[in-house]
Amino acid sequence: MAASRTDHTKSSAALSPWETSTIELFTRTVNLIGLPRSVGEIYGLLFCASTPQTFDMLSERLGISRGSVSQGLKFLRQLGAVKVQYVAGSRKDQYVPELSIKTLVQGFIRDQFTPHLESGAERLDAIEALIESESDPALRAHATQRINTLRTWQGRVQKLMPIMMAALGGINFLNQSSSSKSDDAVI
Amino acid sequence: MAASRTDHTKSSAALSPWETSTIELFTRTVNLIGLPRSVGEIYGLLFCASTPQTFDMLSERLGISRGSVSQGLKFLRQLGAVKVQYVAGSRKDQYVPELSIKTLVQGFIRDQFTPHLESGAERLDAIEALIESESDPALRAHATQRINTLRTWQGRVQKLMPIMMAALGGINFLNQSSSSKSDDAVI
DNA sequence: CGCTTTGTTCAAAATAACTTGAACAAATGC
DNA sequence: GCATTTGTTCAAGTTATTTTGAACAAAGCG
Repeated sequence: MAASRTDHTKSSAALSPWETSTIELFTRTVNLIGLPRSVGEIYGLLFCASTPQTFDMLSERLGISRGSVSQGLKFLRQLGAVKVQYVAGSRKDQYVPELSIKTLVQGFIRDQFTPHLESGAERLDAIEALIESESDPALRAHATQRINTLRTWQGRVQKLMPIMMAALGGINFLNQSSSSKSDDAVI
Repeated sequence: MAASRTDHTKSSAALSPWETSTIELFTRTVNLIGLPRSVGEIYGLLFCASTPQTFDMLSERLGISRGSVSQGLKFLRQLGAVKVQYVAGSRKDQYVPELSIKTLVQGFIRDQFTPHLESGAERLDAIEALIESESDPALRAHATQRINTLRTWQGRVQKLMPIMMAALGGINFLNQSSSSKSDDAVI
């Protein structure tokens, strides 16, 4: 027996066309920043939904395994990209998306970049120590210069972070009005 | 016959410890931004080297195939991360690294992000068209609101780019002196 | 020209990343 | 407590990406 087009057979409301397209936009975007497709699908569906969604809905409507939903939600919660709504009547958790791009980017940078920046600083120290054992003075000088370049880069990137946050936070460096029509994204 | 420690058997000068560590730092970094290991190795070796390197040197010193070197260099040239030096006496091309982080980031954004931002704008238009065919007015209003949120995000990210470039370019928003000791990175 | 050197392309092999699903834990209701 | 519902973990399977190397083009040299 073939499933009907809008498949009501399991209370797993099918995705409407705009939802499908929007979710695809999200899967492309998260792929671009090195995240798995399933994370984009989950966030995308929550982003589209007009009501909080449960674990089951995500798995069924997206057609992905419970394992993927669990891991994807764990990641997104950690990032601060989805929030859990504890609902009185229900035992199931309900999930809603974070809509502030500032919060999203901040979480991403905090979890995915900052740790690498920090370990990078340690690695630079370790490399500097290795340079000491270079016998040729000219090569040693060159190596030191290169490590200094890396330190400069590191400093620049670190200074970049607060600037990005400020810019995303809606501070208008270039004083043009921001959002046009009705949109529900908070800063 | 075992190769001697510093392997002079093929003019493929072995990597010194600091070079090995620095190259590893680069492979980790490029991996973080979704680029293949070989690209990090190639750029890393050029970054460390005190003289321009040839195609062969890259393949031999890194121990990777000529195919990988060709593809990696193609990518890095495209980005503007390595430059070719046409040398008088030699038929071989010689490669040197771009040391300005501003140029590096700019090339990366230009090639890897901007195209997606642009196609994203088109996709939003297509989604907006799909929303028209939603029959329920309440759902249609909700969907429109969400697409407006996406447009706001898109605008914010687009405004971010020039700000990042300015910040990387050494403009001191927070007026602290930038590089400490001798380093050869130009803006 | 023909030969050699230099670099590119691309299909197949190797590797890395993601997803699945079954076994497991945690918590609620009866 | 016991059964049921809800969610997590992780080894194995699947898919996607990267690397390899052999065949191919391009260009300088004699």
